[in-house]
Amino acid sequence: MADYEPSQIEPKWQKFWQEKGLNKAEDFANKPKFYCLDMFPYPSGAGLHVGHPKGYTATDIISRYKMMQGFNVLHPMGWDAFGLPAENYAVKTKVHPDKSTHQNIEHFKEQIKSLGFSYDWSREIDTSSPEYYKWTQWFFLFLYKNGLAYKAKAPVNWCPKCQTVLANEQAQNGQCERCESEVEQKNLEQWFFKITDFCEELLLGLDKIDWPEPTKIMQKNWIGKSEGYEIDFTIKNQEQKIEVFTTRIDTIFGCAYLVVAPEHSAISSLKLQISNIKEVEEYVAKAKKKSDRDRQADIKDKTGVKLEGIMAINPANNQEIPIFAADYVLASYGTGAIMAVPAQDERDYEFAKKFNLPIVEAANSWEMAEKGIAKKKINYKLRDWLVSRQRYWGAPIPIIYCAKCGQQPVPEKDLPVLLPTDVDFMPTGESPLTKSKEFHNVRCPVCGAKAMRENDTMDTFVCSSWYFLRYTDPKNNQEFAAKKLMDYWCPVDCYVGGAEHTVLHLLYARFFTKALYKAGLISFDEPFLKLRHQGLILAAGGEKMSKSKGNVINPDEVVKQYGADSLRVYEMFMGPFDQAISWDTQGVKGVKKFLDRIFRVAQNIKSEVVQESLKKLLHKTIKKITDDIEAMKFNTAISSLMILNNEMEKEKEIAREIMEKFLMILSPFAPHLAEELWQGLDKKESIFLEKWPEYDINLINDEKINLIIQINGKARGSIEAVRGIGEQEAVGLTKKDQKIAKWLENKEIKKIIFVQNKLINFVI
RNA sequence: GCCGAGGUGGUGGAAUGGUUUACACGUACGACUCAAAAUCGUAUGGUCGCAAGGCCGUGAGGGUUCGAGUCCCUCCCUCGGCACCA
Repeated sequence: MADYEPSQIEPKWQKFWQEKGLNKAEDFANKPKFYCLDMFPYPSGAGLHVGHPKGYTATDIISRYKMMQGFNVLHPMGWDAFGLPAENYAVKTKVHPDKSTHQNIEHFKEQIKSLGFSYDWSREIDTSSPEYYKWTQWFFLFLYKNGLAYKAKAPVNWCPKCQTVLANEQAQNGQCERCESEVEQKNLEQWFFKITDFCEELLLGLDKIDWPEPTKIMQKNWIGKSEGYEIDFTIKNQEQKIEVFTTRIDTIFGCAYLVVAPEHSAISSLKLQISNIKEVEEYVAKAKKKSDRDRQADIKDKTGVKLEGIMAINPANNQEIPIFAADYVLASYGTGAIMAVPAQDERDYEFAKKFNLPIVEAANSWEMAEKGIAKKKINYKLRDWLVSRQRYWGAPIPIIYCAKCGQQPVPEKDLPVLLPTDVDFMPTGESPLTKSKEFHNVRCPVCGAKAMRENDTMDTFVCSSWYFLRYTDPKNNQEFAAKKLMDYWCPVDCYVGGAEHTVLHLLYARFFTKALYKAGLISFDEPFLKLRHQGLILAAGGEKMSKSKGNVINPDEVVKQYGADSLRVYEMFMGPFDQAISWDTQGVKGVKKFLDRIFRVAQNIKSEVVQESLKKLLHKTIKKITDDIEAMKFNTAISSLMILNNEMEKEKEIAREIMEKFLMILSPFAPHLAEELWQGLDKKESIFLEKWPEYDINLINDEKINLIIQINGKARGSIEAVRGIGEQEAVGLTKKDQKIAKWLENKEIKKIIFVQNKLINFVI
């Protein structure tokens, strides 16, 4: 038999599986369903990165394993195809994003297919196709009609380089998520989705899903629930009041002054009463000009200005206290005003020190709350999701503006609102759609007068907030997906993807699901029951792979040199799945060597001899692999396959029944090699149609055990004994052992600890 | 600053409170070869010792326990996230 040549065998079996329709998910099949999903990729021009196959291999192992266990598996793949890079590329090269995106998709698909993943390609989706974004637009209308999409003028994050607004989640640290430019604040009229309506549901749902705990905590923190009180402070000799929010109403006796945000309405409404209004307005103007980043730059150095001429009255003790405007108080949170308690709050303390304000120590008292001065209030940090983008390559927002009838949704029958092609992509701060003539050739759906379309497109995260639903019914042109099919396949049983989407995609998709559930369109309220993150694959030195550093590993090269199975097994063997680990090409070589050895061992099959010891090890390995796949501990699963193979190598002949089962448990990891060797055993059908082997519990417990002997808790040796040996017997055996006996000589045994089948410890 | 994860050989890592270092990489030596590659075999935590064997070893220091990488406390370091949210 020839040597193991991955390049010879891999395409052959990929074709075979494809032709047999092995990966097709069957709607309503009479089997339990299992929906196993990857976060679909953005088809970038750079092609597949070695990080992509890490997650994809994990879901492939699980999918193939579940298939063999008799599940009806849905394992789809598609493209998160809208987005800025394609548009930026178009600006640079004049290649239309539609063209470059589809070239990229073809390239990605070819690369993914070369790795032998069991995707059901008949369900492939592309978010940039009108058949798909028609329904993205439908979702916009759905939210709009349910009062969950609204247009409002608000301070928003503006990226000067991308020339578009960004959601809060995309402007963390005051930087654009895409290009890392410093974002600016602009007051603009934009479309928002009312995710804040679901704060409570989004928090509560976390308790019933199997997600990594840190991911849940991050979502929790991002939603940022805090329970407190709102209290009115009256202004001396004025009608007007200033309402503050506090979580520590008990400290109200220590309140030394009030602080309002520079944007607070009291500043203009009390304009006439503020004697230093000029100075105040100067401060406000300066603060407004500052970017968020500048405001945060020196947290310790608080700035502010006193509002002279007015005093507030502390309702707890009727004390008159001064009022300040300072930018350490945020207009966007709570009431935009706080009661400052320098004795208790670090920020108030710093401000008080700088402005020489009294630091009043006061006994804390919760009584105030009951006195009715304050009313209970819950605040959240979560802001509504800003979805407008002043860019071209996205789904147009389906809204029409009529001079007479105002803002009108596009009627559902007129969807999709197609992206026009007669545009200049050069970003100018306005949506490129503004410049299209054909796009604006529209009439008001209400009165029929000439009207204008909305020029902005939607954030691409809108497209990815519902894609997992579309896979259940990808060709439907009547609705985004049939309820029956969504309810059959969903929720997703196992979802794998990077941790970087914790407060973006993963939060948005949960929001969509909850909105649909509330409207009765689906029967589940969490989209992803079980979620796991793959750890990054770093470059050899432990730093991130990047084009500029020239340390990027191209998966095509690895497949070419070592084969897809080697790449797959290596990426699973590197270490714990969720951990970031450096790439090591030596490790790939080692895995290839392992597969070579399997290939050679498989040549020694003889059907008669069944070595009992090998059979026992096989059954232990079946148990280990089964448990490890369930727990996604792929690295230890592979090591146990190596151990078994090492043992098989020592035998001249391997029983056919042992080899067959070995190939079955190998098959999810190295599907091509397993299928090749399986077919070498004169099989007609694919190995993946076999039933996943079960282990014999009687074979996994050895009759002989190794009893560890300890003296004072220190291991001093071991003896072989029969399973279930009693303490008396074990002590007897131990004392006969020369090596141990010398430790016990002339010593008084104070105590014996005996752990059955494990150890015996003499305390002397 | 706050939240989270982690610190085990030369390297990636393994380890229900029970022989620390499975499995793999690397290295050394040996076999095969004219030679190299590939392959196979042996060794491989540190230290003392000719050896038998001893002692020390999971970031540091304490504690609980017959026994701690694992549990508890204090601290140090690395990585990820958030960051004036009252």
